[in-house]
Amino acid sequence: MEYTKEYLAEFGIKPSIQRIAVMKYLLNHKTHPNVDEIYMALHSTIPTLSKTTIYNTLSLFVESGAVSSINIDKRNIRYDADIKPHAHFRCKNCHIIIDLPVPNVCHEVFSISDIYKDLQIQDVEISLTGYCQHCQKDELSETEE
Amino acid sequence: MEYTKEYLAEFGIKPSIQRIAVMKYLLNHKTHPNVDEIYMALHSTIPTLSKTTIYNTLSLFVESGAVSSINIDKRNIRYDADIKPHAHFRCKNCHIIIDLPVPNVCHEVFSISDIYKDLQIQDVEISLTGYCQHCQKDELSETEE
DNA sequence: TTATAAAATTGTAATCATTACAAACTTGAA
DNA sequence: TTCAAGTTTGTAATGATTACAATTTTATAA
Ligand SMILES: [Mn+2]
Ligand SMILES: [Mn+2]
Ligand SMILES: [Zn+2]
Ligand SMILES: [Zn+2]
Repeated sequence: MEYTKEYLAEFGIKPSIQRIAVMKYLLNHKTHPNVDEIYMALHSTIPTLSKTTIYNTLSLFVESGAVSSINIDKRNIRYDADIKPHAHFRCKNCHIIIDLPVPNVCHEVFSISDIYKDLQIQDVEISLTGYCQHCQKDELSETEE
Repeated sequence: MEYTKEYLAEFGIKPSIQRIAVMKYLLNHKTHPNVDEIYMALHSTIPTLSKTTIYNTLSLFVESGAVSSINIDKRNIRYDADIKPHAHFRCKNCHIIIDLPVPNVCHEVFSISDIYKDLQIQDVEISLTGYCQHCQKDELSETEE
């Protein structure tokens, strides 16, 4: 609670019951939840909580740099309190999203290479898709999304 | 026309007026168009063309591996006839999408590294966002999406 | 404390890309 | 020609996100 408050302050975000609750949830659940999951988890303890507030709050967090948004799932935007550079893998079967380390060399490419020097790069998102270790399938039977 | 037909055949896709038109458009317009742009461009020459057909056709192309879909734009899915590995940059101001080369070492990471050996990786998408050379801005005045 | 303005939250309605679905059409083999 | 499979079409449904105005909370100054 106090920690979360200070954490928000580091990004210049004024605390409120709702903001603290959302940030705390993200810090404790590194599962890349979407808006609905956050709402479901919180509205039992804060019954007046509105889904619009979740949207507003997450937009604020992302713009402030406290949280990163992940577009790997076409259905919903997902959110991640881990703002260190890393990649994501999404299983096409069970939809789990797994954090993947990426060697620094690979990230440095975008900041150091001459090729990109005309661009003001702010965010890098690396998304992999396929099947996780529990959902492996042979190349032949490709049916589901 | 004949070339496009043969191109589709390489991916096991049966040709039809509509499919040929969509594929031809993608081969000639490497601007990462969305469904609406494709529809607008084609329905003057094929007045009976339905938007649903564009959706169906593009899904078929993506599943067959003839085209890749790009999720860099939260609003719409974009499509790319260039299926060689490369990254994309999207300008937050003018929304242009630019192709970026990525050194092979960076792509090989995902296939060679031991870290990922439990995963059956099928697709890799690398998306950068920021401001293009025409839309550069100083860090202070951050307003727009 | 009280008054007042700014900031934050809330609920409802609108938007709009995508999907679902069933009917109509096309194709090609029997 | 017949028939079934494959393809296209139009309309309706879905559902995440955004817009917006009203309400509530917070901060500040009189
Ligand atoms: Mn993550
Ligand atoms: Mn491209
Ligand atoms: Zn899985
Ligand atoms: Zn630009």
